[in-house]
Amino acid sequence: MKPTSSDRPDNPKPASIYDVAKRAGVSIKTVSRVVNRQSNVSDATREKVMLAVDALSYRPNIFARGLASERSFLIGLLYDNPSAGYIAAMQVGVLTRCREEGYHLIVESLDAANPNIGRQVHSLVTESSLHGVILTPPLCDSQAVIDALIRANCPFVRIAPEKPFPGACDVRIDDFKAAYDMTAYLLGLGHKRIGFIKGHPDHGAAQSRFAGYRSALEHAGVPLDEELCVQGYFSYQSGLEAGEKLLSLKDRPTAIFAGNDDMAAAVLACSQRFNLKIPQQLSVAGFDDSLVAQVVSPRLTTCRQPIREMAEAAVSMLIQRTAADAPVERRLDHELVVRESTVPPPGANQS
Amino acid sequence: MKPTSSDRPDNPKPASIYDVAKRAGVSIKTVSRVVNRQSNVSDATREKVMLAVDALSYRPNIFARGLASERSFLIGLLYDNPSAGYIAAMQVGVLTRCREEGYHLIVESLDAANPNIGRQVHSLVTESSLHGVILTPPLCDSQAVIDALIRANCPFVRIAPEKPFPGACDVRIDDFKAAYDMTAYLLGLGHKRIGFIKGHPDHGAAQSRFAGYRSALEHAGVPLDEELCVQGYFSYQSGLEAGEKLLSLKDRPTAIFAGNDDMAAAVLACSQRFNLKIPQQLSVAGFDDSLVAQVVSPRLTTCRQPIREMAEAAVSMLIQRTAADAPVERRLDHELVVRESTVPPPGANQS
DNA sequence: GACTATGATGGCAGCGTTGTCATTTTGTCG
DNA sequence: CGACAAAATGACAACGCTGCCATCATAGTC
Repeated sequence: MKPTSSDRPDNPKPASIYDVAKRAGVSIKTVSRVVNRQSNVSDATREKVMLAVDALSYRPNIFARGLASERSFLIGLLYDNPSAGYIAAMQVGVLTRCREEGYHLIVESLDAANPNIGRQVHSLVTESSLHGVILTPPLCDSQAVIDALIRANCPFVRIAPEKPFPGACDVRIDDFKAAYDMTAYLLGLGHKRIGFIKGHPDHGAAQSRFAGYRSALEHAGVPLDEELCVQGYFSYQSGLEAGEKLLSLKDRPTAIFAGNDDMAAAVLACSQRFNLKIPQQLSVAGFDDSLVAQVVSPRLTTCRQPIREMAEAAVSMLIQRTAADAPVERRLDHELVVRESTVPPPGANQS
Repeated sequence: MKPTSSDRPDNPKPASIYDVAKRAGVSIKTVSRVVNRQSNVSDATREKVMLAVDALSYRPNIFARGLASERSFLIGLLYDNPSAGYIAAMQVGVLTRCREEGYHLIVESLDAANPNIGRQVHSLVTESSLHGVILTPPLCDSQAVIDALIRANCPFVRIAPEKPFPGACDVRIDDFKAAYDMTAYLLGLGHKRIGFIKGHPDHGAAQSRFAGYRSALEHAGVPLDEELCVQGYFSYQSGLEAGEKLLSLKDRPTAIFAGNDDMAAAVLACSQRFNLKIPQQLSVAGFDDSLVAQVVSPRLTTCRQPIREMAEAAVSMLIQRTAADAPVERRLDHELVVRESTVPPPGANQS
């Protein structure tokens, strides 16, 4: 005879499946079936069990579950100090879906530069047999992390990865379309000479954004001026240099669209040396809607990724996970955030 | 005979304690002892086992451990949308200590206003038999949460709670001393008429800060002017009203110390209507070093809580947990963050 | 040298659940 | 109403680890 919690009414120990089975007058197996929403249980029995579950506030023990089955109900969120707001938003999205699905979240902060990162990830995954993990930038582009995950046979979803990875599941925005939209917005304001600062050439997102920019110009019938497209590397420093180059042109652009907010902020700083008033004499747009976009003066027009929604999508992909190895890419809608840094060009007739 | 992973070399399943025992030529019990750093193992045996552990990259399974012992190696972090930076910093601190101690972190975001919050917390704690949980503001002041934790017999540590709770373990800064230091700093700059905007009267921290302010004045031999102490409620709106009141005085203060950053930011906004230049004509100080303190112009002199350190201390308290019910209060050192919003009063001789 | 304390090690049950398979009950049809 | 399929339910062995207790070796004591 199994001892049950009810043997000691004052026991703080939570109710076990035995308690529920006893109270409902069925076997523990049947309770298990009801709790896991499996078929082959009569409505009457289900009802009885549910009642007992509620009465005892029974929750299946996560450890026993994880040990007995392949399903751990645990999702891992791995991150390396991105901006606080980014990870916070991400986490909220992840937690939302986890709660809905009865999963729990284990978070781990890693240092992408740590040579031991592979071992760390492998340890984490094997010892808690995670159902799957979510990789945020810049971890989603760490070869060591991905290798460790594959070695441990652990499914993962990458959020907004920069580089493609064969067979990976990714969640991202459509960088091409986003850059297209931003460029179209600037064109709509009346700008014809729009400078573009490219991102790091190794990053897929940078390529897509540049392609979107070019496509928008083309559709608008504005010829592409190679002179207006300068290379950057996503860093503030590179933005400074790129801005310098663009603003030194004798036929200066009336707007500059930078591949990310850091570089756009650099253009702002740079324009001071050229005695240009922003946005009256030069419109500036960024990308990402990072913190800097809101702190800088004037605040930057930029493009925001729907971080929460992306996180939720990632969890859903992990949980549904139909064909184990099917690579998937989910593209969510971005959002153009118009702030004070962009206005029609000097001398334009505002419609 | 127990099957081991090595029966199938290509099996992605991680090494189990059986594999290690077999390889080291000892019993699983001995492996367990070594892994858990227990005594009564000879150095030679320990060495052998360690070697096997390393060779197989063995990590004890978290579920089996949790099921077999009372120790879950799981810490819970509960929060309700505080500022993103706050929770991010907190989490980094918690994770740091968890990693050092071999614990994992489960995070859960709750809605303090949800009437079901008690059940939610109880579920979480019972189903994963957490070693302990960390409560951040404003959850640390939720009676329902605390009740659920006590009912589940789960130890908890509160971070920077506003209200005292008998028998609770708390980590906080010394609000009294912090406010004292800030006031002393302002006095040191030469200010004599220092306005104070109190925090919400229900919050213990608000009381302590006010007391610190008064004590500093007293020690400096500056008489307390009741007129200069106005009530606020920690909100931006209340700061606006309080600022209005203070700046309307015929003998206007030369500095205003607000009970938190939000109210200090409100004073900044308010001072524009009075055509006061900050900091030349009015010094303003806040408290918390929240994001707003760094974003506002001029940036606020304020007082920072060492959030990471507080989080680390909380984890340590949870893990060490000697006498189960011993209430403890850890007070960590704050840090005065001097920025552009405070200077000597008009006409003062700067030393 | 017999006896005891102490350290080192192993055997085995049991933690609360799920998977597998056997068993019982119910429903259907000729 | 008997035969048979399908649905409902239960018995029992895992899962990987730790707690408890037994066992064995070694050293120390008189």
